[in-house]
Amino acid sequence: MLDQRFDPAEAETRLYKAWEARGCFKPSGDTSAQAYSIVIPPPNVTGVLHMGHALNNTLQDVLVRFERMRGKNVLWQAGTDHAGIATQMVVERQLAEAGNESRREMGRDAFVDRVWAWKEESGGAIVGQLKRLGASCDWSRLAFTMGDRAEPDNNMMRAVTKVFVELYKKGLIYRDKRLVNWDPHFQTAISDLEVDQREVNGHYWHLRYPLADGVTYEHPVKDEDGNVTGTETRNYIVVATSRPETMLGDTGVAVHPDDERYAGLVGKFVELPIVGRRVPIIADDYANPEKGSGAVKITPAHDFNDFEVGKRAGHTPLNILNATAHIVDGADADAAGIPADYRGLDRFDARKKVVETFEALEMLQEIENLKIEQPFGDRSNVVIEPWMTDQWYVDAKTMAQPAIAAVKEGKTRFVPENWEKTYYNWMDNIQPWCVSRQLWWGHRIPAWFGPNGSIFVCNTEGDAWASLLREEERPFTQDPSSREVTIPHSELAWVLSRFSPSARSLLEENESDPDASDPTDLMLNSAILRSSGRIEEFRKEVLKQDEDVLDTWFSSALWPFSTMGWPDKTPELETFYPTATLITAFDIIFFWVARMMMMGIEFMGEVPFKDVYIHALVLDEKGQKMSKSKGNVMDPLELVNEYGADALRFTMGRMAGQGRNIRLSKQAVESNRNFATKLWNAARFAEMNECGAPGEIDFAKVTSPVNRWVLGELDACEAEATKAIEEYRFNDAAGALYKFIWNVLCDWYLELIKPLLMGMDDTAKQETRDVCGYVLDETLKLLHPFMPFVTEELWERRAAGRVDEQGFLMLQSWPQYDIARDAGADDEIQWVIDLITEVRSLRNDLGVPAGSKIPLSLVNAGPVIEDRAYRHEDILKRIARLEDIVVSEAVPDGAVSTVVGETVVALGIADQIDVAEARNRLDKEIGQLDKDIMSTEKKLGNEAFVSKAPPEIVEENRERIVDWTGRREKLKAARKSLEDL
RNA sequence: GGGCGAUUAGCUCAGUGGUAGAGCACUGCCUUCACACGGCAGGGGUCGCAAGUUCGAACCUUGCAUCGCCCA
Repeated sequence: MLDQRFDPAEAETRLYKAWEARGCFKPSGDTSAQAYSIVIPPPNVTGVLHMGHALNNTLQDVLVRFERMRGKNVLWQAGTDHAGIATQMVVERQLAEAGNESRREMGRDAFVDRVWAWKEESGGAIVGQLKRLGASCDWSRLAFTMGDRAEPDNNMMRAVTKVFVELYKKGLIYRDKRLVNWDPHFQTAISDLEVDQREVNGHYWHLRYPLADGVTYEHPVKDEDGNVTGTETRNYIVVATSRPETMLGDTGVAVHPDDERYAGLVGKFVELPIVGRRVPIIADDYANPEKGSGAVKITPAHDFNDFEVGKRAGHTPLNILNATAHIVDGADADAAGIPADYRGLDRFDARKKVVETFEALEMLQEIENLKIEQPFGDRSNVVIEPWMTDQWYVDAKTMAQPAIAAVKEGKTRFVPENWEKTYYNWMDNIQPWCVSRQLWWGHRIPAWFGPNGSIFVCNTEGDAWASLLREEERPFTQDPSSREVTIPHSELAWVLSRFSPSARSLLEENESDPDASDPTDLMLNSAILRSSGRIEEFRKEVLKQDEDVLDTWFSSALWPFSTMGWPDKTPELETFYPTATLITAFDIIFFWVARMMMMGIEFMGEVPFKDVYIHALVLDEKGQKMSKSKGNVMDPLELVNEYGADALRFTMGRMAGQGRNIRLSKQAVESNRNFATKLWNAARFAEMNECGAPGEIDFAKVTSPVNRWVLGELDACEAEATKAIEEYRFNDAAGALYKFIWNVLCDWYLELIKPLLMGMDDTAKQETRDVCGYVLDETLKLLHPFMPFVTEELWERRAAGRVDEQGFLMLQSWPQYDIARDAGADDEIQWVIDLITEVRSLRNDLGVPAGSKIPLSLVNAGPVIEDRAYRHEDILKRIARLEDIVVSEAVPDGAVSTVVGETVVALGIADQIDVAEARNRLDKEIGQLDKDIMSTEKKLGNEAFVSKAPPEIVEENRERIVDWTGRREKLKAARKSLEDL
């Protein structure tokens, strides 16, 4: 006997383990079946499951379970990404909390060891959380963007290196010195996408820059209304800035070429306070006459716009900040003329000091308070500085072209379609992608810096050495598989003595000639160098690998093929690339979707996925983004614990309408938990009534109308759910299932069959038990993708031992029926439902006591209706609480009548009710019919409508009038019979 | 400033040209032999505003208003 309720806490873990143990999540391997694959958007290895993940993975799991049941060979590729900054941050914080030595104190190798150790131990907790949700990923193929440390030659590592090297060879990756978004906290460059532009309360400081050489000009003076009333003589020019400290690096002041106020000043100079630098006033369109004073200071080394202006004016940028956003010291400071008391100051202290100095000089004209857009690091939350550095860039503009074309040509389709626009918009305006990061946790950039500024971008260090030696025309041998290079001792001495300063000075100390080339001398040099035991150190001076690592998204961009074994030619790649669908949120279109498109097309020659389904964001119930600072974060695992994974999943599914955000509330989850209970109790009812698991049903042999009807309804539900899932209308699929299970199966079918199950007709009873059991089992299949746990549990519990014989529900075939709906049965059951509903409504409205049984007469109903009434007498009496059902020629005395279909139905309740209320009720309905009939008649009286509207619509309206008029007449008669009471 | 989207019942949302819908909440009745995490019945909307197209507009067009998101 089933308990009264499903216990998710007990069942979910048990069922999940059983599925996993039996390998249910792996591809079937059936090569004759259609392949279907999805790659998981890899969560951060540091991540914890949030609502976005819960939605994202629920939808993927629905698709994957659905397609698996449809017999496809399904791979849901699992994995996590290494999340460079985030992970490094986590481990650094741990070190600090434990009072251990810092990352820099412990050194790179030790730190990276530490991160790996952390990853092995506690990284990827999110995998366990995804399992709680029921995600049926193939965990045996769990991938990681950094590969497997125990296997240094793993394909994930090789893939990244190969892509970098090949793009470099094609000129699609290059090194460049330009302004980057610099994160002073992590001391790394970050990409545009990792910068959050936030509106904050800020200031514009209006600074007066003294004009050099005694120059003055007439500046217009305005009154309160903005009218120019005269001019004043100024020996300064005013510039407004939100970052006063950058004035230390100014190289000029720009005004608009058409700005008459300053026309005479172009070509003159200002003398910068503090640094005492003389910089020119230039004309440039960038200056906006409407904004501030119309004159703008130019700091090319610390502002993206100023950089361009400076370039046009031929200014050399002056760097005034170091990597930690302190004012520079040393040579840079000398070049910029920075006074000693500014050197080494934090940028915000420097700002304060600059402002104070201007104030003291009486050169601070005004402080304006206003909202300004300020860039913040999305991980560090510190203000980002534009900073000039050498970085590696991907030529995204070139790579974007085929990626744009692929969508235009329909090779990849966005669902909903309008996300295409976002994609195009981004792709059309794409900027060079800065892929290097000054971090330690990540894929080391496969580039080696050699002598005289040479750079070798190679798959291995051996290849880099080979390239160098080849360039220098020195002999060597290289192992074809390991790529390791063997260099003769004398040749190594030749190279080291020329390119390693340390080797050179060692030789000089030993009074040997570093520039020797005679074989005997080289042997001697070699002996000296080797005996020092510092060969490795010397070699590293000659060829030094780039210290930097790649942006995490660089490796994520390869995800759809790297996870399948690329660059090796694997069966998985052959079978499962390109993937069917990518499911993700819109905020990742730029970061990830676009980049996968580029890389997939470049290296696989084919788009990585056919469909991209963009789902909603999950917001709180007020429509606010969930965030820790707002304190409105809902934890999916808490909801799973409280209501079960099925409830959360079904809530997500029901709310996942295309193009809509999801406002999640606890209440919604609760109501879907109740839905699971409802289903559970339907099964409990079946169990009590010995409705077993017949397996198959021959529709043609089913005789009872109610059974024929419910099979037709099941068929319709299946058709709708199937189509909806195929079209990514998850909410429609879930809605159809909800409606069928609750409003058809439970509300009506199970009620209607009670008399049959308790009756004496054994044939009908057996048929009903079979159909009921069958429909329930089929329902479990249909609901399984959304609610895997409760359905799987019922599958087993409804027929003991079934799993051993037939396997898990999750591996059953998706239903597809071939049932011709029986219109006669449908009409009949609909009539029963209508009659019951009408009687209930009347009883309620007129206040007939719930318990009292009343007589019902069918007035002049005709043989068909009488027949129906007879057939369903038991159920009618039971649900409508009728004493008996009789056929009569007229409305009996003391009866209140109404109309069901075309039949007048009379209830013998006049003695129990308020007759006035009964009249009132009828008047109300007759009044409504009057109104409806009149407006429809008016419509039909309209010449234009009749001639122009489609004939079937006109006909529909005519039929409506006939129906309504007939009904109205009968209601009027009923009303009349109440007159006499 | 550019782009995208939203505006329908108290709340959350379906509904893309032909009689305005669901869930939740609310009201009343019911501890009826699957389920009170339940059953039955009911109240509640001039579909943001205005103009236009059309025989007919929640739906198409234009404008406006308000809100949200993305990008600069």
